[in-house]
Amino acid sequence: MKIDPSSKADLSAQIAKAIRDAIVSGALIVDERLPSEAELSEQFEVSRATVREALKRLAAQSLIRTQRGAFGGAFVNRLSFEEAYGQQITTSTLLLSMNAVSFETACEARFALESACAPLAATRRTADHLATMRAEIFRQTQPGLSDEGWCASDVAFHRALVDAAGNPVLSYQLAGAVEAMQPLMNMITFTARSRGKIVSLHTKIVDFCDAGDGAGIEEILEALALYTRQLGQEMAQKKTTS
Amino acid sequence: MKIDPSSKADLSAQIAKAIRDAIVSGALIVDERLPSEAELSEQFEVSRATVREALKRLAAQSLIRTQRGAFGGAFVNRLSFEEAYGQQITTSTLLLSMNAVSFETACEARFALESACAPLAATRRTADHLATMRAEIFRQTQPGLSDEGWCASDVAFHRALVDAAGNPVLSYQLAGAVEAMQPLMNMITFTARSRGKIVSLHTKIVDFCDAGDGAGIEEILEALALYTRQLGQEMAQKKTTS
DNA sequence: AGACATTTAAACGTCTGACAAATGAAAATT
DNA sequence: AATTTTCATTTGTCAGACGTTTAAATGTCT
Repeated sequence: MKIDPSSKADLSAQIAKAIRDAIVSGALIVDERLPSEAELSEQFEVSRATVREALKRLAAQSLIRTQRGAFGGAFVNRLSFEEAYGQQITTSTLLLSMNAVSFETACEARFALESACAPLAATRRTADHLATMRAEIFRQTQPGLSDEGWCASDVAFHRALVDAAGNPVLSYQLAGAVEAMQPLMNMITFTARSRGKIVSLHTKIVDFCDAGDGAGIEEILEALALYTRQLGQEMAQKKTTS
Repeated sequence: MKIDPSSKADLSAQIAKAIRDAIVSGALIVDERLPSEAELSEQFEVSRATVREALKRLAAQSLIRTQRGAFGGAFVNRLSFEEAYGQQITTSTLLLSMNAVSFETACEARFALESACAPLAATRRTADHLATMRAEIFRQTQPGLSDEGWCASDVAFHRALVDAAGNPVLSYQLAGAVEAMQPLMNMITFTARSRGKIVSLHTKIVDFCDAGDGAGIEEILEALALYTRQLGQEMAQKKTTS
């Protein structure tokens, strides 16, 4: 195995790409052991340090894991949904915070995606999902709840709704959209009145979910989206006038 | 700045985490220059090689970029939508291929998400989007088109539909779902008859899009989802009997 | 003074060689 | 047979060196 010397990129980036391609194409399968760093440095004709930098790049993407000791080495990692969630959430969060995505836009995307799982959630929700949602609603009615706690509970509620659709791919895709919204939501001050209104909408959602009425859920979600956007606008106005 | 010596993780992972946290929390802002590798190795009291491995981890996540030369160094990277697309697509693709996600499940997620942008696409589509979709439909009618070419065009068509919703966050989230499906779709053999049927559905979609009829788009998408699933089942049967 | 060429220092990219620490297999011992 | 010891392998970390790139600073000429 060799590396294209005409490429302008760093050697470690080229090697990382070569190995990544081998994994994506299926030439390297899950749990397969890569050659040792010493062997790789021979094959690619670079130093061990360079190989190590390449491997760290892959480790950062959860494509490989490493083990020390005899018969250790780098192994192709089975990318779990959990790990993928995590990566997606940090990526989405940064994307939103660094690109001045408006509250409007993020809100629109989030509720559009969430509506997509409403019909599925209505038919597939289990008692577990309903219990989780009701528990979060209960938390949201506690008077002493901090703003951060409120937002966290809101995220948990909506994640339960998404998970109720029973499709791990959907859950994965939406994890980013829902969680990445939290920093933006944290900027809103939720008054007792607004909390009450949201709790009542949440209650309707879980009731429709229980009844298996997907269209009902969508309707409430739309109202919730409208109200959330309204709160966002008030926040924007307060900011400009202060 | 120092590192927790009680942690069991690698030093390079700890340092990467420390810098990543600083970026996510906003302590380091976009385009800000990090200390040089030599300075970082002093601050963290580790060797330069270890610092470099940490920086490569961050580079793999597009959190930083590096520049050589005087006044070069590592800079906090503005995560662009383009880069985020790319990461999301490789992650989604691997997730699907390594976790034995069924064609059913992937299909369901994809069409559920796509339906979510139908109403927005109907109101916001530009002449550009319509032209792209029509161009892809034309490609799909060419008799000599290979199976790979067909699938690529299919992806391009659906991406144009998603982009027509005019919400970059939605486009980003869906890029993964749509593109990650391609390897699964590639396993289906598209006969002339099935191609014809799909082209006719695509044509209806772009017509509804042109007319601003979101509900119409959703309806056709549902039919397309149904037909795609049917093709998937035929493929599965052929595989078990052969 | 202004335009162009040269020098130079800072910083990353890579290499070499070394040692420590972990780890599982094999060998030795009880 | 069970336990302990040895041992080879492999990753993790370090120190020092050299090449390459790059932009700023300096010098030179018109």
